[in-house]
Amino acid sequence: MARAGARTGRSPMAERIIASAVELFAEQGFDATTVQQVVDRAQVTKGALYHYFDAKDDLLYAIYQSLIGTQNAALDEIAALGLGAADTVRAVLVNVVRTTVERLPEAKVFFREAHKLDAERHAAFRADRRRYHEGFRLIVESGQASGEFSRVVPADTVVQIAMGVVNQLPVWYRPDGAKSPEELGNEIADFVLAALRP
Amino acid sequence: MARAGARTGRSPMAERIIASAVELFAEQGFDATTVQQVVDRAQVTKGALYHYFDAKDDLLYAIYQSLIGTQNAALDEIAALGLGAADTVRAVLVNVVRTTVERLPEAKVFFREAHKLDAERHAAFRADRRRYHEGFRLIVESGQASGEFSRVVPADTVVQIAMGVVNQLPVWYRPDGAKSPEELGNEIADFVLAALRP
DNA sequence: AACGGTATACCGACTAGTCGGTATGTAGTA
DNA sequence: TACTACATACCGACTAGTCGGTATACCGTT
Repeated sequence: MARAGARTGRSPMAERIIASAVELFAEQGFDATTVQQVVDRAQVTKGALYHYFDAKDDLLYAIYQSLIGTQNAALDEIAALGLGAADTVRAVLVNVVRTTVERLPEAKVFFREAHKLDAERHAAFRADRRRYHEGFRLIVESGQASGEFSRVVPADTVVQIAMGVVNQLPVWYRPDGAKSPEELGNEIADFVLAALRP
Repeated sequence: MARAGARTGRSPMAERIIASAVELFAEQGFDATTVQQVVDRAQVTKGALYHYFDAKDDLLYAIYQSLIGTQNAALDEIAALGLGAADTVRAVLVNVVRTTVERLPEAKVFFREAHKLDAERHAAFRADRRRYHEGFRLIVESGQASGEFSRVVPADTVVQIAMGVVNQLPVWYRPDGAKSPEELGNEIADFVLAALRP
């Protein structure tokens, strides 16, 4: 298990190590990246890395935690605003697109290497993802229950579709492209809300 | 370059090797799978593998080729039917969901390990993907031009959303789940067409 | 039919190199 | 002295790919 790496408040040294790990994992993949490359880029030594982390896998888990934690917290905040279903859906989509784009390398590592976590951590990963999914589903479902949304497809499918685009963003989104994250998030929201109009 | 592996008509031995490679890459990932594991599962020897393939990478490319080739051909066939835009979109979505689910391990390997192809092959991969994307986009756009579809979002975004779900299927779809591929494909089509109704 | 020549298909022991992780040392601080 | 925070040298395990060799199929010639 990670020592300092598992805590929320990380030392600057640990942060530097994680930052270079994120870059390298995103560029080359987890397995193809050597521990030596990580420490070289961070300009530290192997001793330092193994002082803060117990294994290479810990780096992966640390990366995952920071992203999903942020997104789940944001979902809770938006849900707590008490907006109508449509405004909530839009706010959620714009937010998740923005946070994903802001942290594109983390997101890339995520959806590509999550299955390499050991059983326990992979379960934690899926639980957190499921939590997000479920939170989003409840928003859609409440809109359908109130009649604000149509029932053209089950709420579950709506979420799979919406999360599908978002999860694919690391594959095709280019920060130097024409669309800002907000524009893209709003377009996705336009589309989803158009499908859900009664 | 692959010798027999690059041709369309593959020997039974080469097929067996590819089949076990697909399974193992889907389970463990490309880097984490050893050549020895592949030959053990296929019940052949290393000599046999390196007789048919020049490198481990060739296995990845062979896997990729067979799936994308099938899907691009199917897209062309459907487009050639001359159906209306809505029926074409539905046919495409049902088809792509079905072929993806039918070959879930290949699809899983695909979206996870594509970036590990060398530059030349990765370019070929992207060109084929782009071809599919573009074919789909033209269908949507022609529907928008004729007024059959709304312009709620650009055709490009519609395709990104639709392909997003499909590409994520290997992550969450369970063949033993409640929904058949056809049901799911139709649901996705329902959603997309609902969003595009004028 | 018998034979020599040659290409293809396959075998599996071997190696050179790599990688995650560890053992040990040391400098600063309390 | 005891402890933290690193640095450095090193180890054992493992892997992609190779290479010398064998078995079998095919083919023109006599």
